[in-house]
Amino acid sequence: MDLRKNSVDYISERGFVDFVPGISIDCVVFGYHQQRLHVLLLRWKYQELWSLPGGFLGKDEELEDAVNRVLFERTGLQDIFLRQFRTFSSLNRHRKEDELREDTFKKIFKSASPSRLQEILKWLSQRFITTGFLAMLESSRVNLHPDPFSDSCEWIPVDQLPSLILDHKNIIQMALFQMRLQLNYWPVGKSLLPERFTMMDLQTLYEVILQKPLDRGNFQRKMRKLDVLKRHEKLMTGAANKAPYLYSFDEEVYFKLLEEGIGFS
Amino acid sequence: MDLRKNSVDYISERGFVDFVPGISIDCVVFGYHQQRLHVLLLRWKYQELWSLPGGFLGKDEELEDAVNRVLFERTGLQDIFLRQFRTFSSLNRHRKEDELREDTFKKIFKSASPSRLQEILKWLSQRFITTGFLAMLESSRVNLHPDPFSDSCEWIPVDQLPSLILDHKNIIQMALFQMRLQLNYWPVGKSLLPERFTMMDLQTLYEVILQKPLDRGNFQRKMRKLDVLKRHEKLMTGAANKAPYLYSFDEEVYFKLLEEGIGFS
DNA sequence: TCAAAAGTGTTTCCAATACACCCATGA
DNA sequence: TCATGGGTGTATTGGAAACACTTTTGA
Repeated sequence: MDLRKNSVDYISERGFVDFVPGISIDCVVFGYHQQRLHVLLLRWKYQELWSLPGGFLGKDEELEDAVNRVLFERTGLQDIFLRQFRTFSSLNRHRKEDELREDTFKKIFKSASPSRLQEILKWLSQRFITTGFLAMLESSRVNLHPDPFSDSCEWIPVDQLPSLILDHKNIIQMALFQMRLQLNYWPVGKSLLPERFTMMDLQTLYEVILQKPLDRGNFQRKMRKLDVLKRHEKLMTGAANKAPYLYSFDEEVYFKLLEEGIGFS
Repeated sequence: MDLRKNSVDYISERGFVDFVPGISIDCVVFGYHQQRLHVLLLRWKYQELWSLPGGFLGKDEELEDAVNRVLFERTGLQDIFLRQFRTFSSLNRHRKEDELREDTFKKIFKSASPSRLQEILKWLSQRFITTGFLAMLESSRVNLHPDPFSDSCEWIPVDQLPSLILDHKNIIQMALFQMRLQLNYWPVGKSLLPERFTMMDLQTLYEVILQKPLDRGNFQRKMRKLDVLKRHEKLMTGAANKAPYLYSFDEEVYFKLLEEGIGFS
């Protein structure tokens, strides 16, 4: 689908004719830095509200295409490893009066004709069934771009979520749950860490996701026995202690292992 | 939602005004008997085609409500343990010319007016996004009833699937995959076996699902150590061998265990 | 008394865990 | 040489797996 069809100008002129009514997608994109798990959120224009990156389903698209399009718009990345985790259809998930204000949309689509504006408002207030997708990205690879409704796109720590529209907070909770459940079948290390990393980096990542401490020695032995890590030169940190090795993943082995599941309980 | 709204007469008269366009649900219901895994399928009227029990989403329903409604219509059961496992949005999943014939629908809705019939045909040929749900039922508890499009509702062995409409074969494959993945968090024993069963019954069930043999002694010890089975009287089969005990689940313990996952690799 | 299947016991192996020990690094 | 954190070694435990032994049943 033509990316332009999702711009303010295009929608102001043509409305949402290119999209399937009633169906949307939302992306829960996790990132990891400063030893914390973050989620990608968009800040609304004109209101102190946030939402997940998401969008509508193009008439010529499948859900996965729509997600790839949206994530490409937000991050500049393609071929992101992602998986749908649940479809949300709650009857009371649509927009509430006290939440997103009509005049916010009026300001955003200020160039639209009055009748077009009515159509846009009607579209945005209809009932949507949304499918949630889960992705993980190493945040340094990402160039963030807000969408037509937002004025910024930021990484927010998952334990410091701001006010979110609709049921987006719930969607994030479900995504977290799924991530922990699917941890053994997901390339978390490859997705969330930079190309080269120390064993401690990998361990704290797992600790953050699992929310429990792991034994250092055992973690190291387990990882090394999987035969999935390539060891490189040492990282001289300047600290007064032994320098850790840098590692990277042997991708081929990694993805083969993931089919069986890399186990942590 | 009023169950009557899904009948031939009602639809012939009023069409699909009570349903959300473009959205449907499909149920993959597994059953277990004669030491084989079965799936519940509907045989189409006037054509040698089968499909999964499914339906459309009522305007006043959530997806889960729609599934419960459909399954109640087909089986007479309520409060079935079920879970959504995936939403399907493929662009080429909608009806193909060489598959379901228009005259089949004409025969089914023979009492509809010409204009109503056109509307029905248009509805049925639109693009649908469908969400697949997974359920398991002990087949002896079930009273089967076909839907408006079908003339029978039957248990079919999963390894002998007939010609299925759309992408329903694919949906079943995905459900099977999910079932194996979620096995440890799902009350398979409780759902698929009768109230009382022998240890061998339980073991072969697991073997059928996992598609691999398990050691008899180890299986027995493992199950008993979980402390989830109540042992009852022996079952006298009349065969010239030791009579097996009958067991039943301690439901409270069972569902508590499932939260953590009952483990088989 | 025999065959067949159920129930229980035994042994081995390996992974998970806990923790101890040595090593490298820069102050 | 000392504190600090990285890497490796070791002992223990418990479950998984393989398989042997005993018990029950009806012919």
